[in-house]
Amino acid sequence: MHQSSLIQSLNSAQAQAVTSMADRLLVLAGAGSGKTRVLVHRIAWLIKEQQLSPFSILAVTFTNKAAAEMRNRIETLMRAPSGSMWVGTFHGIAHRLLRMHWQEAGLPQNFQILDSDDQLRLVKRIMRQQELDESRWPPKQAQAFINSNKDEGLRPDHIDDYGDIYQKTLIGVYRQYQEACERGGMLDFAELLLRSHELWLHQPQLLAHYQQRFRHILVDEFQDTNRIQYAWLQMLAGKNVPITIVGDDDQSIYGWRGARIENIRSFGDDFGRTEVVRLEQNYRSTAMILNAANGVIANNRDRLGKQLWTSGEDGEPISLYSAFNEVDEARFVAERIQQALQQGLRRSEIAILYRSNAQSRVLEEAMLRGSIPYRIYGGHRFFERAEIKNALAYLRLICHRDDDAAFERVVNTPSRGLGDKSLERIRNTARELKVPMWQASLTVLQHKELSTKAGKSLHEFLGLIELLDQELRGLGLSEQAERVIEASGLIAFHQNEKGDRGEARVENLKELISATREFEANGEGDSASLAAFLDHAALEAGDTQAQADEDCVQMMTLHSAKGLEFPIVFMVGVEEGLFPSMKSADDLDRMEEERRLAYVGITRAMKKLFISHAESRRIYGSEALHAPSRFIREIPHHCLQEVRAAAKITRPMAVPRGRAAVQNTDTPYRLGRSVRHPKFGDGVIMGCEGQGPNSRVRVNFAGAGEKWLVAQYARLELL
DNA sequence: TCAGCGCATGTTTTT
DNA sequence: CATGCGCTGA
Repeated sequence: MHQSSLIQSLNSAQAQAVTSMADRLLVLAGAGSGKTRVLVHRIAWLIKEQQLSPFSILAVTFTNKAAAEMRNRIETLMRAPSGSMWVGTFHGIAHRLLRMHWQEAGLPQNFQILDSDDQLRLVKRIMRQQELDESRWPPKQAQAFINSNKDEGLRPDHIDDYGDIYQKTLIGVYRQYQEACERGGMLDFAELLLRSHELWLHQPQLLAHYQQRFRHILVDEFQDTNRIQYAWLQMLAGKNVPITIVGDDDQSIYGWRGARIENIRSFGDDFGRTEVVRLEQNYRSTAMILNAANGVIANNRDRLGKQLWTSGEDGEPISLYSAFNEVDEARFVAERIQQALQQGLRRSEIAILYRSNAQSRVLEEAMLRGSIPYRIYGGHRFFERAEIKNALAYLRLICHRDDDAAFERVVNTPSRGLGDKSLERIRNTARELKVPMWQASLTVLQHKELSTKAGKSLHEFLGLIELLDQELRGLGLSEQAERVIEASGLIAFHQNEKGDRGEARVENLKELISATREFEANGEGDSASLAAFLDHAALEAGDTQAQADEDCVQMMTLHSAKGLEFPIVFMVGVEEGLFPSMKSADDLDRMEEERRLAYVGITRAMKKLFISHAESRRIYGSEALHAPSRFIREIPHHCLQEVRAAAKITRPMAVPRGRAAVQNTDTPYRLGRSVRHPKFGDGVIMGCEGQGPNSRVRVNFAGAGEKWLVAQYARLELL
């Protein structure tokens, strides 16, 4: 492939970025400007034109999905496998380094990764040990304290307590937690980064080795880096390793979890003289949508500055719908989706974006009513589900007896009569002897410290694990998983759970076996081992839904929409207090992050964007009135077109007297009539709005109080 | 040990 | 409103 053919398909800014000779290159890539394309082409260019070996290239992303996509596209472009290239997430790469250099990093060879769920459990245990009052010291907060300090690169000794008892206590928890992790050979996510940073810090010869090896570093979504990731990159890049960073300060929406938008601004100061290339030509959206996005984001300060443009068509104006309440809003969305589907769009080409997950419910109901298949993103991912974690904990314990987190999780799951008292005894022994709980259990059994019943159960449990360990030797991964799930009694345990929850859980356990099979098929030799699978499960929590995608309308938060695009987008709940969130109201930095979120949302739309807000919305059980979001006002006026309700809505403030003819004659719902609703029970019609199928009735229910219902969907029965 | 009750709680999410 | 958690009683 010649250089010309490589850059042929690129615009001039893209080509400039791809072929830059600068050692420090910052590519400011606006939404939809071909960011990944540039990254991938630059890698190809480095290999083909600069004769770099794939082996000497490091490409870092934030999510596994992005890493996988990058690898795929490199292989497609270069028509060659990319196996020798290091492409991965920060955490994935840090993990890889630590596995390779566990000795230098002072880790046990079989160290385990602690996910946030396990981490919280451990923090709770430690706080209980210290007899901290959970209402005064919420474990979640302590966990956040630990993680945010680690993200900042801080160990307990580095943190100033300001003489503050609150701070002192949290530092103490951090310290104890860290000791517990060390004892059990466990690393949490932040620790992976911190450790690998310290590894290089303390082992200069290792750092030098990697600085020699990597001839180019590329980083995606740089605006999302936190302090430790920044320091890690700075250390690896040193003075001489060329580095390309790609990012968009306008799309920085993760400040609340440690991402520092400043990093992209200070890059030039810290890494050295930097060439900046702006990608502003957008290939995704209509001019109308881009103008709206530009108009909104222009209200932020301190931007590096970009103006998206397109050579494509103007497109339709953005439709703005002022809904009466959240139910009406959902009804509007469903109705417009139906229209779009009738025009031949596929469901998966349509997305509904909202600020918070709680908003999905009403929308979901509207989709159900309209029989529109949908998929909600969010919630627990596959490897995070309780039943999956239970099964994995058995596997973890089998390959690593010291894993206290796993031990705690399954010692009484399914319940085998080991209560808190017995466990407390084991924990105490473990603490006194400074040994893992497994060993403590043996001691406790030896000393016959438990009741006969509990002692017998514990003995059986230990025996089961030992037995499985024997049995699993020589078996393949999926056979191991199958055997453990069967022998553990987890299937029966979850089957007995009430509701249809249990059924789904059993399904998931079966799915886990398929996942191990797939893992076996993809990896080869040692990489398909149980230990490797456990790492995989911890580092890559999997998808939200196990089964593959039907053609569905996509529903998700604005945050999870980042990086995606859809021909039609609905942004709902665009109201003051909701979006921007009330919690960001008094802080300008956070308000600007909300605005960036609006920018992200708008730029997801390719052809058509709908924005809606509700005048009244039920939040936490009570009705709240919200003004339209400031972000709506910030959209240039000519980009917006107000939608009036399909059936003209009039607000009958009073019932007209004397002229019965004014009242809708085509609706059976007359004032004062008694009706019955399948859910709300009996009630009386108090008001009526509009005509035809979209008319709304106000019903005062005896049991449920006053409700507004859309006649078409209300399923009201006249009494 | 487990079900049932009362109470607090309630952005955004990846690894 | 709805969920999830901890605590209580059987």
